[in-house]
Amino acid sequence: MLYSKSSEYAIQAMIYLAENQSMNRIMVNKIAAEYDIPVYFLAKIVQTLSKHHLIRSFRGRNGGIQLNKPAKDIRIIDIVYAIDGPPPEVEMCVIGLDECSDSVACPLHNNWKIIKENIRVLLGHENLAILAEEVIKKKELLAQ
Amino acid sequence: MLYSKSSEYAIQAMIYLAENQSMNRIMVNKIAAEYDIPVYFLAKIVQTLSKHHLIRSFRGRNGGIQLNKPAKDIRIIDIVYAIDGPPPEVEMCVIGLDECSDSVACPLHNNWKIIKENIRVLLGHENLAILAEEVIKKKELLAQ
DNA sequence: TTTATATTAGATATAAATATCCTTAATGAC
DNA sequence: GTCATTAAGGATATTTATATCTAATATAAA
Repeated sequence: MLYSKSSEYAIQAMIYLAENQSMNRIMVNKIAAEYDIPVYFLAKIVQTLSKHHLIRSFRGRNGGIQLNKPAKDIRIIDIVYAIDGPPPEVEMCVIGLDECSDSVACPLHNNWKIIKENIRVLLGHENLAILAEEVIKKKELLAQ
Repeated sequence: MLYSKSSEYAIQAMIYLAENQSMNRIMVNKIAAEYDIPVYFLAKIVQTLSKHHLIRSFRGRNGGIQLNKPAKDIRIIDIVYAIDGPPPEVEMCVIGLDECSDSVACPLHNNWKIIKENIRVLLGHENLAILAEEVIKKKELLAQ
């Protein structure tokens, strides 16, 4: 809904990295097993994340991946744009009409614009440090 | 983003019907040409709309389709649910975690819940009568 | 230097959404 | 009744996203 399944996998992997920053390299294998993501598929996604400099990867024995910058400097939206690509320059009309713009708006245009802005803020506001922390808290709560 | 391409086509067709209620039957062909929708594809979509009693269809000469109830009683959300199916009983976690619920929420859960509610309201609030009216106004504005 | 182990990269497979084709059935006009 | 016309329905094609497989490359440890 908000993003593709690939992006969802990417977010999961990135949160996992943020959660486990104490170990400096983590194997793609491990993450895939942890979240039940198809390994080879995650491997591809990880390559893309690496190309976008969101993570660094190391081959060979003791290899693995790690965040390429502090968790607090990585936002969900960065991950989504890296995987799904950035949003189109010219937003499509929600009901598919030609010539829909701010000045000549379709009936849903302005409402939808607000919602899109909300989504953008939501995804742009949360950073991996906060997310990881909250996920850890949540897991502790469930473990009780 | 909000709904599938099929749903978008369906919405376009339904708005067209609402705009042109004076003529009582309209050919699928005509709508497809108007909105540049693949004819055969729209034909399938129209069948689904018919099964969900949103429109009525008539075969043979002078055949075509028409709204099955007053435009003001048809909401965008009705169309989307008819085509894409209703939303899942149990909402998936946005970041794909297990055991994400209102009581044990993931970091994005509550924010996303609000946005989803906004979308639901947006799509549930607007009815075809209002939409058609506004589209007509918009077209007049563009025609000047 | 050899070996085991990770990621990388390219090719291929599967599934789902979108699109097309063709035949059948219904219906009004003649 | 015949014919033209319009939607219905079944089969197939294409595209995109998701998933899998295999070989190559890099690297640390033995």
